[in-house]
Amino acid sequence: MLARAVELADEGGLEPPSMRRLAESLGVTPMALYHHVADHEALVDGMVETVLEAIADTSTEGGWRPAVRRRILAARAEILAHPWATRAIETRHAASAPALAHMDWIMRRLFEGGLSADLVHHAMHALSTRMWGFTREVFPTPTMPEGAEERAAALAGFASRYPSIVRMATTAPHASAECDSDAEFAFALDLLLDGIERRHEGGWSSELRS
Amino acid sequence: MLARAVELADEGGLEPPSMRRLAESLGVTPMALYHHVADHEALVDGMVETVLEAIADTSTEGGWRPAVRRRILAARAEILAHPWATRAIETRHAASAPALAHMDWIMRRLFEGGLSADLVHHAMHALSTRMWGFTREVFPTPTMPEGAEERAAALAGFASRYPSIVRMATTAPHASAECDSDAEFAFALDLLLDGIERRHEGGWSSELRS
DNA sequence: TGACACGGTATACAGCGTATATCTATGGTC
DNA sequence: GACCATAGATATACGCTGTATACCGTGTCA
Repeated sequence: MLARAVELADEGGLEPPSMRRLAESLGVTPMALYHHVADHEALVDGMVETVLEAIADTSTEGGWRPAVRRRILAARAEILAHPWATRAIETRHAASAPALAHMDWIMRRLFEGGLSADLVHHAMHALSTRMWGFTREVFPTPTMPEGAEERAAALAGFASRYPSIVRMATTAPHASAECDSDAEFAFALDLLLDGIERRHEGGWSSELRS
Repeated sequence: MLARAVELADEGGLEPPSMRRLAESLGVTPMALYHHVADHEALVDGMVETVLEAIADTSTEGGWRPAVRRRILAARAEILAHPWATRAIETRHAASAPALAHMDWIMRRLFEGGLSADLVHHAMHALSTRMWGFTREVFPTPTMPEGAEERAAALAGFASRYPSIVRMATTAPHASAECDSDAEFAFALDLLLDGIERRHEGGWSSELRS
């Protein structure tokens, strides 16, 4: 039943199926589902667990940093395969067993790398959503009109109000094309891992701040 | 009317009011609202804009890095004052004028600091949700039972399954107390700003990767 | 044989967003 | 002053949601 729910959602839906739709797809009355799941929230909980359990195991070779990087990219691959999953994950209220297992896996690598519990703590906070392989683009950059002259006109109006946005959009490499979200994700992830490594090597402690 | 909607939501609600509830609170029929707003989505759009417009102006003194940091913390202060705002922001489909203005403000500081358009582009991606002053804690760490012996028992079971999580929770400074989310936010923010500054000084370019 | 739990059903309720049609009061124009 | 368009409120209704409650048939076990 959870499997069917995941299938249903995967078929293009950005949201988990309603109880009625799932019931119909199972050839069953809506209320029958309540014998298997407490309520709709619990259904979504189960769907998320199903996805998180499928995160591929990754090797621990090469030290904590590449190991954590690989693991997070594996989580990303799994979660992005389900278009509804990121939103569903964001709306969970508590960590489930597979979620805790994933966090524990990462933290274990950090401890094995010799990081202090203090730094592990802050590192996990810093990674927070990114450790699941996604970062919500809160506001996607507005799409430009199709035609060449409409595009120019829109840019002109835009440019006076938001000159720096336009400057970036018109001069950064590839910025006019679709953004490579995998590359952007890796960039930010490496930024964070870099910083964590640097804090670790510098003997960082939250007592000393900075 | 937008003001009333924001008020209503602020009164403890984690979600924007329904059309019916807002109408009732205004002493008016639900359908009357549709003369002022296209639909419920547009209502939430307006509420978000109202909040974003209230982000305090901050000074540009001291170079791009402290300026950006101050600005982001100002956004954080404003947005966290409205418990419903982070979720509402995450569900918007397009950037509104005040959202674009905020992004433009930050990018302007980056350009003034001499960063390449390439790096500005990636930096904005890396900051993505953080530039609004929040980071969703996707899975809050589970709450522990109240009593001392229940707490110990829970920890014991937990420890065998998730040893590294427990290790962190029991040995990191302050980890047993409530996390200081402001400090965690600043930690991650500084990690990112650090990395961006470092890339900038090192003449980073996306062609060269790294 | 009886008890009981499990899984499915039928019905109903309260809430949601909103399409449609209708009424009313206001302000501008001839 | 008469007319009319328009803005804003209304009333009603539709289809959707989650789910409380009550009921029923089937299998297992004492």
